[in-house]
Amino acid sequence: MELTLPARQPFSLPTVIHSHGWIRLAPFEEIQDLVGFSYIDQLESGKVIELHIQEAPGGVLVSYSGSLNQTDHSEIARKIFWMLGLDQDFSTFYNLAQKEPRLAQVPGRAQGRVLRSPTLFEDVVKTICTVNTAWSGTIRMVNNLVNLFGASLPADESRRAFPLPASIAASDEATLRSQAKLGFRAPYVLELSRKVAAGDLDLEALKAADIPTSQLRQRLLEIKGVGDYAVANLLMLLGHYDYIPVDTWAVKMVSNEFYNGEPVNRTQVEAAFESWGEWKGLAYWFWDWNNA
DNA sequence: GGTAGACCTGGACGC
DNA sequence: GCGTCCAGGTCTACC
Repeated sequence: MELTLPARQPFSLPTVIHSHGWIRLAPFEEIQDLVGFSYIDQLESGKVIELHIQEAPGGVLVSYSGSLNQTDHSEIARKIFWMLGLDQDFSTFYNLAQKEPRLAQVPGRAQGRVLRSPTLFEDVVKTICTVNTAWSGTIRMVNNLVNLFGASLPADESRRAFPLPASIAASDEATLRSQAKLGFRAPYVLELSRKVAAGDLDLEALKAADIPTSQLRQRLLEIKGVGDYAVANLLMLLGHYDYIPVDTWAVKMVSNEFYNGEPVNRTQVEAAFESWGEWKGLAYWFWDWNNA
């Protein structure tokens, strides 16, 4: 089956795919020949399917197989729309970016969208797995979670969807430490999964929450394991760009770019992009650091 | 409010 | 092969 979804222009699927490292985390898989990607998803009906997404005139083409009903098709469309931010409007940011040489490439490359997982739960878990570890560690942790707790694709049982909150919630801290190799993140992911599974935390409602960024930030900071860096990363994924995800890389790059290599702190990193206001996070994210 | 130390793992390095 | 050191954010206790 195929589904064509329109995207607000300008749009570039490769640009979204390479907007950050998410494409390298299971169950995403980049497909070079297709100039697109695949994603294994467990639908609300419980069915596990593989989605293939490639660019099409005016938007994207989504291909998949399986015995699906209209509810399933609608769910797939809704998820892809969210994952790729197909309706996001960056025209205001583009107008500002054109006046800054280090961001002049942004409109032409259709930069702005950041690849998302279908659920905020998945993005929060993955973000926690980026904390205090090398990228190779993040890939390993997410792979372990998918392989241990994800539902299998019927056609290929070695390939799995990202686990549902209930699946992780049914586990225990020792398993998450020893088998998923989450280390000190194990209690954070377990507590999050149990709260979401029990209905005590409705993460998905935050996607559409019409509240100020500061309030949204406060809600996300209540999640154990989510600190200043993680919350800024999650806000970016949610389409709020008022904060910069300051990690060691950001400190290094901003120090070299704006402070002559002098040591800088988080406040100084934020200050370097203060003039970008609500677009601060995007200005930092797509800044052409190599154009020195 | 600010700071120090613990948390955990893998990789780099020296022996 | 083994041991040591270091990088990577967040939490907690303490001042």
